[in-house]
Amino acid sequence: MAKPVVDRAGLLPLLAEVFRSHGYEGATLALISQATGLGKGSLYHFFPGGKAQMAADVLAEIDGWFEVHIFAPLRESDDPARAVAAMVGAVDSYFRSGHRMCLVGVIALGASRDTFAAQVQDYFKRWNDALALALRRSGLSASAARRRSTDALITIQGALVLARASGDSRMFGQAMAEMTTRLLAKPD
Amino acid sequence: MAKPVVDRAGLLPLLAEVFRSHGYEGATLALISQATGLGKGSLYHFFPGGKAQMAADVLAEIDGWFEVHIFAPLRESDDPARAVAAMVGAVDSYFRSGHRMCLVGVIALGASRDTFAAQVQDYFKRWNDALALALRRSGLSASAARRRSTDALITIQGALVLARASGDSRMFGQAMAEMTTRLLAKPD
DNA sequence: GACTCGTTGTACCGATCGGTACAATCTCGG
DNA sequence: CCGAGATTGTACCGATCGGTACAACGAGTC
Repeated sequence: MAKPVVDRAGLLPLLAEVFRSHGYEGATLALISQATGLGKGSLYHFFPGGKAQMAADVLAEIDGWFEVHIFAPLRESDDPARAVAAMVGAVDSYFRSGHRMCLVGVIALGASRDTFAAQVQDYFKRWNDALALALRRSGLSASAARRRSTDALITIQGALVLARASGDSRMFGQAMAEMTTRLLAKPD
Repeated sequence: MAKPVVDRAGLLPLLAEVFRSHGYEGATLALISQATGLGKGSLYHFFPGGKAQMAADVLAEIDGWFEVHIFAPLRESDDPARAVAAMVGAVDSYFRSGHRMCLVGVIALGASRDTFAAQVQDYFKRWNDALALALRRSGLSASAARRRSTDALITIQGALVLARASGDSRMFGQAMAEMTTRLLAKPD
């Protein structure tokens, strides 16, 4: 059992970056091979399902990361304000203050959206549910919590799109700050 | 000079839909040929620059539409509140209440983003400038106007992404309503 | 009816796509 | 040091990619 440079788990982040910056269609096996330093033989050894499995596994890993670092804390925290602040911090750090794209969003907009629709939908639903739960615990009504929670997810995705499109990542931080204010404002 | 079914101008909307729903990479010439009913011969007759020119021309046409129906009214209206309301109405109608994707955003996230970066950047900048100008005229400071304007564009793009990803276009209308409230709120 | 010129379909091009086959290589338990 | 099984690179597959060449077709003009 050799672990020359990377094992299967260490492969996923590399794949993720390729998909992030080229999209599912744009991420050719040649590109993936180059980014990982692995030939097709190795790639198909680790991912017998080919490109689709690579993307699915990457999405699953991302989902797992968010579950541990964002969803679960939101659900379990007994201090909603702190949980929200922690989420914003984690999000800003994960997306490198707007320089990094959201792979789930990229996939959702790409041509391959149907293939991964279930995973994408689940990701956003669990995030929305977890955040809404935290907001409810902070005293908001169910509907207000849901409204603010959805607004937050919209802001995050939109800020990533606009930051990328405008080539100006500063607006991401600004948007995160305003979003936090809105999330933690008194019930209206 | 025969105009069998469509002329060059009538072609652009058809192309736009193909790019919208498949992305730039996913929009193969076979798909385009099928959607337009035109063979490659005709396609390359109208667009000697090939796929890249098709996309660039489509982006230009979209830009033109927004210039006439959204940017110019924002700049020229003497009633900012009405102008903003008109913008929201036009946006909701253009994006079919969240069912239709924003091609500029799709391009911005795709692998071909660099090819069209200038057009994409210009589109959002002109929109942002026009909206900020309208908001300034309604009494907001320059910085507050810019902040709200950027927030609005972020909300529109984010709502489109999330509506598509969640398969729930209702949240688009909801987001537009909240965005309008925020845009027209008293200076804070 | 010949000429022109815009328009069209089709055959074809080399390159590259995702994927498969397989033999060579490596690592480790025994 | 030797087999077993994991891991690797490379050659190759048919399909499809974007793009080109070109001959045929169409409708007007004279």
